[in-house]
Amino acid sequence: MARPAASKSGRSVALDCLHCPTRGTAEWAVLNDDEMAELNAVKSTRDYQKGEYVYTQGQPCTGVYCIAAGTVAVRRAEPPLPTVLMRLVFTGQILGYRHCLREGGCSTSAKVLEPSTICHVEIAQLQRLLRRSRALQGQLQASLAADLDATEAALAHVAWLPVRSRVARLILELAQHNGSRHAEVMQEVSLPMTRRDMAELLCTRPETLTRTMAAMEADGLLQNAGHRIAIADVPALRREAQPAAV
Amino acid sequence: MARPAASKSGRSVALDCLHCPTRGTAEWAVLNDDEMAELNAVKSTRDYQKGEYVYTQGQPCTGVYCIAAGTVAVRRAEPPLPTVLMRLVFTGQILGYRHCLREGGCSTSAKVLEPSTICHVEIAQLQRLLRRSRALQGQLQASLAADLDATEAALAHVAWLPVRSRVARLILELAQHNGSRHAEVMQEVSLPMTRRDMAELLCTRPETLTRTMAAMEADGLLQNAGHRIAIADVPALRREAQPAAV
DNA sequence: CGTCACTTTGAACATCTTCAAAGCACGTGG
DNA sequence: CCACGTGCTTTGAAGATGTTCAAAGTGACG
Repeated sequence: MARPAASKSGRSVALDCLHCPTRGTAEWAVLNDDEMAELNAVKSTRDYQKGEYVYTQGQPCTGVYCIAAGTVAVRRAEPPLPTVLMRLVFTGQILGYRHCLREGGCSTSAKVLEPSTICHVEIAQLQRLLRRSRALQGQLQASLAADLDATEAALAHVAWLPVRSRVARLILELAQHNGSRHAEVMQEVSLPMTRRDMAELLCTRPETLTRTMAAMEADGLLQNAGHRIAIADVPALRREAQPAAV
Repeated sequence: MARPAASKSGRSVALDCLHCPTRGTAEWAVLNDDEMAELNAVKSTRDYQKGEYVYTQGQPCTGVYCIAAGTVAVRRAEPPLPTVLMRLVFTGQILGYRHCLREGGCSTSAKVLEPSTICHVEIAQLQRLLRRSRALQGQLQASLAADLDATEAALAHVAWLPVRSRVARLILELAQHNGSRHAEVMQEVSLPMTRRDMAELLCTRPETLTRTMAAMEADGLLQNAGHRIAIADVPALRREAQPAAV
C-alpha cells in the first residue's frame, strides 16, 4: 500500500465523496452530483492516529475537514485557564468550518480520539464551492447557528447541572454514537478518551469524575470498566440526566 | 407626535438608516447606499420600555432587530433549569439574526433592559437583502462565527473562573459601553439591570453576587451604590478579571 | 521488567448554594 | 401625603458540592 511522504503518520486513502457512506449526513448533502464531483476532485484524505491534532488553536485556518470515520474532540484554551473540551465530532460530521467563515485563524484545536479517516478541503476550494452553491452557503450558516444553540445549551448545563447529571448526559450521548440498539436494555458504551479528556468535556477534574462514576456504579446505574462501560439502568440514567427543576 | 395604535407601549420614530449614527457599527455597514436605501425602506422602528421582550423563546422568528439606542439582554431557558443570560446587546448591534438563518423559531428571548429604540426587518425582507448582497450574507456568517467564539469563551469562563473574577469581567465590559474615558481613573458604571439579571448573566445566585460585590467593595475595588457603581481601582479589577494560571 | 502516564483514593479545604428572614425602594391607591 | 404592598436586595447560618494536594495503585508499552 502506497504511503506518501507527505505525512509521517497519515496514509492516503481513495475515497469517493459521491459514494461516501456519510454523504447524506454531512453538510455536503445539499450539493448536487456535479458539485459533489467537484468536491471529490479537490478534497484529500488522510488517516490520523489517536492523539494527533487536525488543526491547532492559534494557527491560520487551512480549510474544512470532514470525518469519514472516527471521532474528534474540539478543545479550546482560554490562555491562563484549563482547556475545555467543547464538543465531540463524529463520523459524517464536518469540522473546523467556522474558521473558514471569518478572519483570525483557528480559535479551537481538534484532536483525534481514535484512529480516524478525515478528508480535507482547502479553504480556497471551499470558497469556490460556496460561490457555486448558495445552498451550501446556507447550510453552513444553518450549521453555525445550530452549533451556537448547542454551545449555549452546554453553557446552561455546565452552569446549573451537577457533575453527576453531566456525566449521565455524556454517556447517553456517546451511547447514541455506539450503535445503540435496544433503548432499555443494558448497553455497552465505549469512551474513546482518557478520564482527563472526559473531565475537560464536563468542565470538572479527573478526581471528581472518578468519584462520581464510582458513585453511579455503586447506585447500579453503570458498570465501569475503564474505557468500556455498560449502562446498567437506562431509565434511571435518563432521569439523572435531566434533574429536578429549581 | 404621532402614536400609531400598532403597539401599546411602543412609539414609532422616523429613523434614516443611511444617516443612523450606528451605521458604521452594525452588520449593515457592508451594504452600499442603494442596498442601504432598501433596508431603510423596509425597516420599522419602535420604542421599547424597560422590561419588554423583543422576541420570546419558542415563538417563530419574525425577523432581525437592530438596536438604534439602548441595551438588550439575550436569555435562554433550558426547560427545567434556571435561565441564563447569555449576552448583552448594545446600541449599534443587531439582534436575533441567528433565528432567521435556520429553521425552528427562537431559541432565546430578548429583554429590553432600559428604554430603547429598536428597528425591525421582516424575515422575508432580510432574505431579499441577503439574496441581493452576498457581502451581507458573509457578514452575518462572520458574526455568527464570532458569536460562537464568544459563547465558547463564556463557557470556559463560567467553568473555571470564580464568581469574583466573572463580576470583575462584567463590570469592565460594561464600563466600555458607558463612555469610558480615562482608563486608570475612577469611573462610574451603570448597571442597567437587576441583581437577579446580573446573577443570571454570571451564572450564579443573587445572594452570592451581593456578597461578592460587598467583598470587592471592602477590598477597595468598587464603590457600590445600587445600579450605579464606581470602579475605585481599575488595575486591581483588571487583575481580578484574569486570575492566576492553574 | 521498568517506566511513564493515567487512574483511583483520601483528607482538608474553598466556594457557592440554599433557606429563611429582615431591610429597602418604589409605585399605587386611599 | 401617607400607608401599604410588592419585588428587589441584603444578611445570616448551615450544608452541599467540588477542588486541591498528596500518594498509592494500575496498566500499557517499550
